[in-house]
Amino acid sequence: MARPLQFDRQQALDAAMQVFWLHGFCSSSLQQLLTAMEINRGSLYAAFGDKAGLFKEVIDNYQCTMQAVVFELLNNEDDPAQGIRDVFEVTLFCLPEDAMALGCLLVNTVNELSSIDIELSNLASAKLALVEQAFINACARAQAQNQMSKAVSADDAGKMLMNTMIGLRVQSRGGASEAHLRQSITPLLTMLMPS
Amino acid sequence: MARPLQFDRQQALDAAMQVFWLHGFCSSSLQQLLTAMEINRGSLYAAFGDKAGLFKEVIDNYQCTMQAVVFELLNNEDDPAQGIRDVFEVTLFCLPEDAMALGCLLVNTVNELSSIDIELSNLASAKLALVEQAFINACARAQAQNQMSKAVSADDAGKMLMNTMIGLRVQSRGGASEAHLRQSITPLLTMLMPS
DNA sequence: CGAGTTATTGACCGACCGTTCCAAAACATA
DNA sequence: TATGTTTTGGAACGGTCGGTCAATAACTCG
Repeated sequence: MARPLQFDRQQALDAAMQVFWLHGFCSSSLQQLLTAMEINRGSLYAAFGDKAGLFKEVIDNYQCTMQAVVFELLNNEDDPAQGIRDVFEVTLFCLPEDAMALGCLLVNTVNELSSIDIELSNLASAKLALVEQAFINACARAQAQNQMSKAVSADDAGKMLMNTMIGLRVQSRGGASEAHLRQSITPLLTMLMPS
Repeated sequence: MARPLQFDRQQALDAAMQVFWLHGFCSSSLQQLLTAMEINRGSLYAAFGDKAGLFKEVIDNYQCTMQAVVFELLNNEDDPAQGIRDVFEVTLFCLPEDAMALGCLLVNTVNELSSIDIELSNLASAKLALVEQAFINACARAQAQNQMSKAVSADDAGKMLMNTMIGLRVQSRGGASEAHLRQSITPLLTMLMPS
């Protein structure tokens, strides 16, 4: 018994994500967001509270769309080592694509906001921690199936892979070529999991 | 035959560096910079042109002070493998220190400005490339002295170490503990250079 | 001491920031 | 069709942004 929303919430979130992903939180102005989302000020504040509120939903949305792919690959039960390789391979393969050269939204957020907005920064950190845990679990399974050297604990190996992935995404945002990035990671994967 | 500068340029640059390091370029306001540098607007614009000009000098200053340590360690001729280990060790050791938990100013800059100010971003990228080359050179020397596995080319090994270092600095800015970071890198170093 | 030159100081500028607010519009229900 | 409720659209808010400018102060040199 009231006027219904005139815009698609998911579509608006996707548009906002693109803007935040490109410019970061602070450097994305409301004007840019409103233009991209094709709504106006009143609607945004009614629907999302404020700029930070919108950003939180964007982060959640990022997890549901982008990160979900990573989790699925890393949870490969039959061939955990291949799952790990796939995550890196997909990242490199998708590099020429539109948004992939923008780095990881979560990594970018931690970097930008760790000294500015602890709440938002921690929100992103928490999501990243889930990825690290997924890496560790995948390593444990790979070791159990004798696919991965046991010279290193699964915990260490997982953290090492996570650290490598972070470096990868940062360098991709910096404009590094696929070939360059491949050099940065292939040796590690082959040392850890001789195929 | 004119009024001399009333402030120490180097001291002012150091102060500005702290501000930029903490908040990033965009989120460092002129007011914050002026307060930290203990000068006023006119003096800043007379001495550095504008905010971007100041930032460029800060980047140069960063290279001369912070990066110089890295270069010196990596150029260890007698024991190149130890030089590589030292770079990581020093980074971890200095973590509790004031500024080290802020990540690497150059990495932060590339991340923040790659989609906002290409000139400043490229400036930082260029300086980072020098570090990567220093890593590669150190790897070549380590291999020549049979300190490092030759299963991986010096080029690949150097890029891998650089990627790992970038991840390390990003995670340190995100608040990761020294123990956590040590887990992320020690395995790689021991695999590459069994001591 | 006086003239010339440069640094300092702080008021001031227009533009843009995120946010608020309210009248008008669009729907569901009665 | 009339009423109640929520969204929409956009004007307006105070604050802050980076940058400019002219008057003043501090110095050197003749």
